[in-house]
Amino acid sequence: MEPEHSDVTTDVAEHMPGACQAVSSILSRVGDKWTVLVVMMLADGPMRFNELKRKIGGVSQRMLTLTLRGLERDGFVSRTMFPTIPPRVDYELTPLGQSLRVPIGELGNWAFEHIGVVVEARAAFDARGIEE
Amino acid sequence: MEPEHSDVTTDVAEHMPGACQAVSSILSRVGDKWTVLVVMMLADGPMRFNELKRKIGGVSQRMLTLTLRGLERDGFVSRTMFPTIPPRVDYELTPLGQSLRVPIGELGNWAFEHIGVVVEARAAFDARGIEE
DNA sequence: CGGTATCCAGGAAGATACTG
DNA sequence: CAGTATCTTCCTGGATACCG
Repeated sequence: MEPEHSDVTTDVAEHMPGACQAVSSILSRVGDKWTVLVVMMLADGPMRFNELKRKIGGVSQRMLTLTLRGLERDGFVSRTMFPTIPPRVDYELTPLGQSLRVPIGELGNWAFEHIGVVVEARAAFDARGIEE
Repeated sequence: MEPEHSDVTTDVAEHMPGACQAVSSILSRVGDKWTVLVVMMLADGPMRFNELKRKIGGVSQRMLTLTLRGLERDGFVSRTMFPTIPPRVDYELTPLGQSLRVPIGELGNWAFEHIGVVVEARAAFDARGIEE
């Protein structure tokens, strides 16, 4: 921990005009339904489309395509086509995608560690709502 | 790489049956449009509804209410009513909310540091799409 | 196999108006 | 001031069917 970036707090809270939107656009990509799952799946190496689809489970072809396109557009994932028959397409994390794994991994771990408390809080909140 | 994976990677990637959904629900809360902004705003201490609304800017009354309700439900934010006239309501981060600031701060910083590369990647991707 | 195209349902989100 | 209620629009995401 360098004293370089003082605290987590203020670095982002500062209202830079345009940057805020860009940061927000990255955040909402992470928050979407399948992105994190896909990134985690690709952590161990390249994977083919249907392989990815099977491993994730519950994702539609359309959504997986859209998710991968989004990740590719942002430079997190690279797409390699092999013009064989049948065709084969590999998806792989770029170095940028790899580096993204760190913060979302931390967030994932935080979520995992605090699920219990959150679920309890939700139940308590909902219970309060009923008897009023 | 130890065989003992203390690494960020696999901890979450493991498919625990129910936990995955709960983690995902937390992730999508973080990814929504206003949550992170609100949490960052409340970092420095309690704030009133309209104060929050002004500082954020561009958020509708309705969306701010919904966001705060969501955060309150999950136990990230506490809501304190003062039955004065005019009424006054303070929102404040709970200890749980405070602890959430760490991982989302890291994610925010990551995003902030990599905006440039991502924006470039998007432009390159979009440019590729035009001339084909 | 690895997509794209199309259609449709449901939720997210903004604008506006009203209330304690 | 701090909301709720309502209406409308937009976007997300699933199902299905078809193409190279």
